[in-house]
Amino acid sequence: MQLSLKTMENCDKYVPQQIEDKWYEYWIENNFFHSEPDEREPYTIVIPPPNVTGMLHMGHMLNNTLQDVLVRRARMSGKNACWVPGTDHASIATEAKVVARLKEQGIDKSSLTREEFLQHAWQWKEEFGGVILRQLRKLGASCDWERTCFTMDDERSKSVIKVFVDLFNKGKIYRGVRMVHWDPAAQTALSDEEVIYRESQGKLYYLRYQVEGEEGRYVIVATTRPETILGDTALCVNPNDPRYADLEGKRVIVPLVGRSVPVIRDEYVDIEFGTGALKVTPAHDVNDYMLGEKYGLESIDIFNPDGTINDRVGMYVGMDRFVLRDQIEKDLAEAGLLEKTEAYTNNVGYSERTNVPIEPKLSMQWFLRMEELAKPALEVVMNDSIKFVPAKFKNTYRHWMENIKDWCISRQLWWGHRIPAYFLPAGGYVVAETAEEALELARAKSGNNELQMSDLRQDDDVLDTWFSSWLWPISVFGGITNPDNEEVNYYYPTNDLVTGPDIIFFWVARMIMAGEEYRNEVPFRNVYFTGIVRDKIGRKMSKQLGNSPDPLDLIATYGADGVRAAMLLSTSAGNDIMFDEALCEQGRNFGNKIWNAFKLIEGWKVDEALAQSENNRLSVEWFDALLSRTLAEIDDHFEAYRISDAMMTAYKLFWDDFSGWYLEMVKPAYGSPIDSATIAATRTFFDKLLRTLHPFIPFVTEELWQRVLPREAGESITVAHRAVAGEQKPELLARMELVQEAVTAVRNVRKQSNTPQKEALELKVIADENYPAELVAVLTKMANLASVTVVEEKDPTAQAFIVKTTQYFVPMSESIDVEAELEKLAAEEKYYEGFLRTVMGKLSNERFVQNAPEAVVQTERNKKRDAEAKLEAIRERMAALKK
RNA sequence: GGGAGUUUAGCUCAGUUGGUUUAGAGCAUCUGCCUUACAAGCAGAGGGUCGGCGGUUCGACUCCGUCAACUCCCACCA
Repeated sequence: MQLSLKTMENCDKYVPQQIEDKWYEYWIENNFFHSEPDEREPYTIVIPPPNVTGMLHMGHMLNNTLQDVLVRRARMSGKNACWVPGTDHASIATEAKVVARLKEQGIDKSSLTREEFLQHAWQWKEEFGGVILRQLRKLGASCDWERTCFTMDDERSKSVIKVFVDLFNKGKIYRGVRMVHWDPAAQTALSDEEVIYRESQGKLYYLRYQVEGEEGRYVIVATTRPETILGDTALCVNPNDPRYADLEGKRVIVPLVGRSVPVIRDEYVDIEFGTGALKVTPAHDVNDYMLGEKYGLESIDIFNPDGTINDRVGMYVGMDRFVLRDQIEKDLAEAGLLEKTEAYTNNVGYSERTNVPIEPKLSMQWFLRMEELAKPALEVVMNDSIKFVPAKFKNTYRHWMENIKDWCISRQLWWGHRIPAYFLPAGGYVVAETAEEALELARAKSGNNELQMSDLRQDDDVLDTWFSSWLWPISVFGGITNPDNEEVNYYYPTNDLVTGPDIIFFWVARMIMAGEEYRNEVPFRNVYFTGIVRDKIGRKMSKQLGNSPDPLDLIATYGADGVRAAMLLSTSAGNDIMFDEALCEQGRNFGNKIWNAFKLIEGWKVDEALAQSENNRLSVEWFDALLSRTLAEIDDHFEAYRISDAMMTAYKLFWDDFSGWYLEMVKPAYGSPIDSATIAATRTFFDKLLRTLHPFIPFVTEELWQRVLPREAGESITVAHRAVAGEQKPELLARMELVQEAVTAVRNVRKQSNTPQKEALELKVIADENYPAELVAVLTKMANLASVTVVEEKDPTAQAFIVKTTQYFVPMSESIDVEAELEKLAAEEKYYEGFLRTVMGKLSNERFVQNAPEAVVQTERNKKRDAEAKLEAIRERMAALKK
């Protein structure tokens, strides 16, 4: 077969991989995603910065697809759209990775100086940092890459330090010894939010504490952590517990350790639990710490930072805490000091980052006072100055904000923003943005002008990663270091934030606090919470389970458009999404559908001299109205952040209404040309549809948009204006629905009678007000009819159907199956009888007619009228058949 | 232990202040089609006592109560 070049081009298949990279490059070359302040209304999103060393996973895909949809739509709405990308230094996670890599190379972190370690870390960052941002380009993310930020770059670091100093000077930051969550793997303190509690199987150990001076008398104590007896400094019972009433003022001997400790009495102890006696280890349990404070008990810290035993007690030195637990069990048993053990399930806190059990530990840390910061931040969410989508997260937010605790902001790590506190040789410290300023302050404070820089020692700790993230919406525009600059004044507050509910406290709440504190203004107007991406049987996607597909593989297989469509089709705000690879296939198929529809109209020959047929004129008028109505629906969906619904509405508009109906309506017979008015209208529709779909599936829409109408060089759908709704013509739309029903009914007749699609049929109709006579040209074409005849009499020998109240007849050469037909009609009759009964039930109820709004009553009357007419038609038909 | 949420077709979900909903969509299923845009498709069809029970109402998928199952968040009694 000979194919012209043109035809070959048109016959090509939809291969997303062949077009996607090309257009992304085009967009970048033309700088379409770059934004500068101008007179247009700004639309701003800051990306939730992914970990700098992270790899793209399905959660990112969902999150960033949503952001891209919002940004692209805003851009096409004529706004100055700015999506700021960037990465987070993720101090614990990154440091852990660097330590692990060094270990592989045989280097121990402790053998390095801080500077040497940081060199390795930065090298790692240069090597792997930004991989994730490159991956985002594959997805089609329309970020303003020129604005890429890093939470530890110069500007962001300055912002963090400035804010720390400022809060310190305002008295909101303090330093103190507190019980904190200690991560023995990362060897750092954690904030409350970084601890995840999980049920775990353990044992309850019953230990025997001998009462001092009373040979043979023991108090039994139940504990889950027998190894902490090394740090026991008291035994506590409830003063109302008669069993231990005589222990007042006595002392007991800690088993194995042999230490004599006092018996104290406090109502904190639950009489019901265990034996009603509690061992008190102030250094290693939050509640024991409280008791220790209250009764002035000694606090014996028995652990090294890595969770091994130190030499404080002189026993089991260097042994790991879990190894020790087993060892102690054995030793206790041998010494006859273990009464019994029983299986016990309790909640153990794990480090979010390193996944090891955390250790409560007493240590010196920096804290930020939260109460004052929380007040305005709570207010703006409760009064909807910031809208949460879905709103149910307002509850969660309020609960946390009303019970907020001070934020432990120091971390015993090297990778991060080093706390700008400088210790003086003679004790005390100063806080300043630079070492020079610190020296000045130190001289003033100490009254010693001879003090040198080398005399000062900067705090070794760095700040919690979130202490930089909370400034993100401000700091990316330089709004901390230079609060009155043009950029921040223009872009801030940002519009939408898209993030997961898991970081509502870590990040969202704190950004709101920072916004109020440093801009006196919310950081964003709307927060769209995504769900967790799960696999199709509901398991959370994770590396360990291996149930998480590699997003880049998916993109390679289905195209970015296909994967984006899959994410969008399955998501509603706040709900977890059940991801099934089949959805990518559906997304890819959609691209294919659009591609082929384009191929169809490209193949049409145009005859300029041909007048527009009545059928085509009506079809164009109808689709124009339908497009308007659907665009309005899509607008509503976006308004309410129902992105998935917006996508599905556009999907059906293209697939069903445009391809299934409109194109079939105007499609010329094989070999025949189309008139110029209709092809022009069709191309215009296509253009509008592409613009509507572009935010969801940017690549294929750009490819075809460039081809559907003549374009100038440098034009792009990314910066085209989106299609807006025009006149809707509800009357016309309703009438066409009658045609569509009739067409479907004729097709059904064909199917049941095995009549080939090609064979034109005759149609008779008893015309009433529900017969769309003015659209008969469309009906004729779509149902492939030879003729449509208006008749007065029923045709009992024909296949018949009823649309609303209009009776249609299709005379068939073969006789119809009367029995089957009657059965079908009887079923229909039954349905409408039931329907009518409920309607009549309402209408014959006086209280309904009196109380219900007039419009509702009228609706019921209409339903009654239509149902009666329908029933009459059905019964007439049945009677005719029975003759 | 406290709080929030979910429960509608085989699956994933809509259903907006109770009234054109004896309930809709997509996917899946079944049947018939390789009809020259698309089999990554076309045409048609089937499928739900809206978790159970009770109540309010002229009227309940929608409001209230209760029970059940599941999910999440917070607290962290050794």
